[in-house]
Parts: sequence; structure tokens; C-alpha cells
Amino acid sequence: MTTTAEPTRREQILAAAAELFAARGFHGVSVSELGAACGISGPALYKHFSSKQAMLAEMLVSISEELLAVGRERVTSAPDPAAAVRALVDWHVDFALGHRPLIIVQDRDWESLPEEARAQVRRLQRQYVDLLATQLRLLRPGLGHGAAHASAQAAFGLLNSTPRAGHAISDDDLRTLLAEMAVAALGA
Amino acid sequence: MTTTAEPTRREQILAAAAELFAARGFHGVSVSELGAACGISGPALYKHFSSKQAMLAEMLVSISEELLAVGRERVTSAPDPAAAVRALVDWHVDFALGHRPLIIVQDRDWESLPEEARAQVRRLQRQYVDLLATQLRLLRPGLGHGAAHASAQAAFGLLNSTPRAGHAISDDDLRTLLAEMAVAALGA
DNA sequence: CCCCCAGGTTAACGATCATTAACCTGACCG
DNA sequence: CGGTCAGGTTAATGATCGTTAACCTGGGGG
Repeated sequence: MTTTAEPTRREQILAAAAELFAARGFHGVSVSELGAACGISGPALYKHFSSKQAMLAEMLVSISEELLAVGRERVTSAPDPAAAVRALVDWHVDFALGHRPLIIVQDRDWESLPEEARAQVRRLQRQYVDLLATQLRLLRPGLGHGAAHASAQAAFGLLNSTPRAGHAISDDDLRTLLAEMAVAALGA
Repeated sequence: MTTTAEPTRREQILAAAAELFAARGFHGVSVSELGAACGISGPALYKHFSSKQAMLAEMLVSISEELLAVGRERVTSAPDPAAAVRALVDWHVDFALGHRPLIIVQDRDWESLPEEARAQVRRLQRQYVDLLATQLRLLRPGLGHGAAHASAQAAFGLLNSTPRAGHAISDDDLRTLLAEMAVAALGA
């Protein structure tokens, strides 16, 4: 029995917020609408979060941390750089398909974060990109630092096109398609 | 003498607006700031545009039209589908590198458009993606409609990662890197 | 039994913003 | 010379938003 623990109230709110932010943007949704989406109304949210920005901060920091932490796991448990690259790609496409709203919010609304959280998220994202860039340079010596970084960023750009995809293709097909495209783009 | 025509006032404003919108988002910049960036102040902008949304609409519709129009040219003047795919990739990366702010605004703020313009932009974008998807299916028969569409969208996602790239690599190197990655991802 | 307090409610506040109103000015045309 | 008009200006307006204040309520521990 793996105690799947009913989600806490904060998590419910964050999930609703993620979908609304993804649909209309951080500035495009008011706290009243946000509360309404949770069945409560407006200012009641302040019993759970200190501000609207704090909600955004919590969701973006936590997913950035998760992406990085699991990414590191996958790399260290990979036998060689080629496997590490494939593992990172698979992990990212899995996450992106499972959390489409968060992916949208992450790269559209991160600039709306309060200063401290913004710096934190940017640092985590840079480490995450570097994780892939480092494996690319191990895989293909002679690849410059700038080129490796740009390649990694481009690959994530490809994978993050996931959420915008229409539903003219099944999730499973989309998963393998994106993973194959990313691996091909990275030359691995 | 190709009459390089000093930019009209509207164009100056649109250029300033594109950079500000790209930096802080459509809702993140006020009309006062926008005017200040043009050397005039606040409500003077209404002598040139009927609303703030109208500025966004004009810039997004015009670039969507340009992308599609030139994309069509490149396709019709390509000898075969493989060449067409490469021509489309080259055209897009050229445009993206030359208009980074517009690319950012286009895929971050298109939801802030008034209804009519939003529909128009979405239609133009869909036609643009279909342009690439069609060539992909000619190139690789057996590729499903949904898969071709998703592949095209993913490729543009890769190419649109351009503006976020740090300046650790020269524009020329970045151009060839992205083009090669996109072509590899598309299997062409 | 009573108190407390987590977690709601509605009303009010202050700021900001897009937009409009009212007014000014200088260049150009007849 | 006189008027008009494109293109500015500042002040005012109305709406909306995030946030705070003040108040209520029901259930659990001393």
C-alpha cells in the first residue's frame, strides 16, 4: 500500500492555478477566478499563500527542482554519455507530457516571478540545461561549450513544443516521435 | 538606389513595442512606458493606433503573413521535397535570428490578442506549419497526418529556442547549428 | 462546556492601467 | 495672413486587480 495520499489543499490550488495560468497567462487570470476554480472565492487563497506571485513561485521552483533532481539521477545511473542523453530526453518528454500546463507556464510566465524566485528558477534551469550540455560534450569531443549549451537548449525547445500539439496524435506516439526527433537533432 | 525608406512612425513604435513586449510581456508593459520608449508619452500612441491590443495585432499578423508568404515562395521554387524542407528551415532560422523579439512575442503573447486577430494569427500559423508538414509527407510517404503535423511543430519549437539562447555562440554558428539540428530532427 | 482557530465570507482600499477629453502648437496650403 | 490639421501635451475617468480588514462558523481538545 503505497499511501497515494490525497492531495493537500495547497496542491489542489496549485493544480488549478497551473491550468488557468497555462490557458490565459499569469497576468490574465485574477485571484477571484483562481479562487472560483477551487470552489472558494477570491481572498480565501490568502489563507494558503501569501500572494499570487507566491503561488507561481512555488509551482515553478518545485518543478524546476524536480526536473533537475531526476535528471541528475538519470545521468549518474547511465552507463555512458549516449545512454545519458537518451535518458535525459526520455525523462523530459515524459515529464512534459504528464505536466503540460506546468511546461507552458514555466517558459511563458517565469518573468512574472518575484526577484528572488526568478533568480532561483533561472539557476535551476541553467543547471538542467548544463546537465545535457555536459553529456553532449562527453559524447562528441570537439563540441564547443557555447555550441553544446545552444544544442541542449534547442532540444528542450523541441520537447517543450509538446503542450501546444493538437490532439491529432496519441500521447504514446507523440512520446516516441519527440524522443526520436530530439535524439536525432542531438546527433546521438 | 533601392529607396531603403526611413521607417514610418508606426514602424518605429512597433519596433519599440516588440522589444518591450518581448522583455516583459504584453501585460507587463504599460502604454506610458511604451510611449516613453518612443520619446513621446502615454496617450500620444493613440494618434497612431486605436488601442494597445491593435499594436500587438498589427505586429503579429504582419509577421505571420510574412512567414507564410515567403515560406510558400521557398517551397514552390524548390526542386524537390527534401530541398523544400531545407529551404523552409533556412528561412525560418534566418527570420528568427533577425527578429528575436517578434519570435518571443509571437509564441508568448498571442493569447492576448483581440478575438478576431487571434483567429487570424492562428489560421496563418496553422497554414505555415502545414506547409512544412506537407513537404514532410511528400518526403516520407507513410508518415501519418498527425505525426507530420507534430513533427513540423516540434521543429519550429526547436528553431524558436533561438531568442532565448545566451550569446555564448556567434549568430552565424548558431544559424548553421540550428538548421542542421532541425534537418536531422526531421530526418531529411 | 467553552474556547480557539483553521478556513471561509463580504466589503473596502489603494494602486495601476487603458482610454478619453480638452487643450496646445507649429508647419503647410490657399 | 489665416485656418486646418497632424501630432503632441496633461488631467480626468472608470474599471480592474491584488491585498487587507473585519467578521463569521463549526468542530476538536482541555
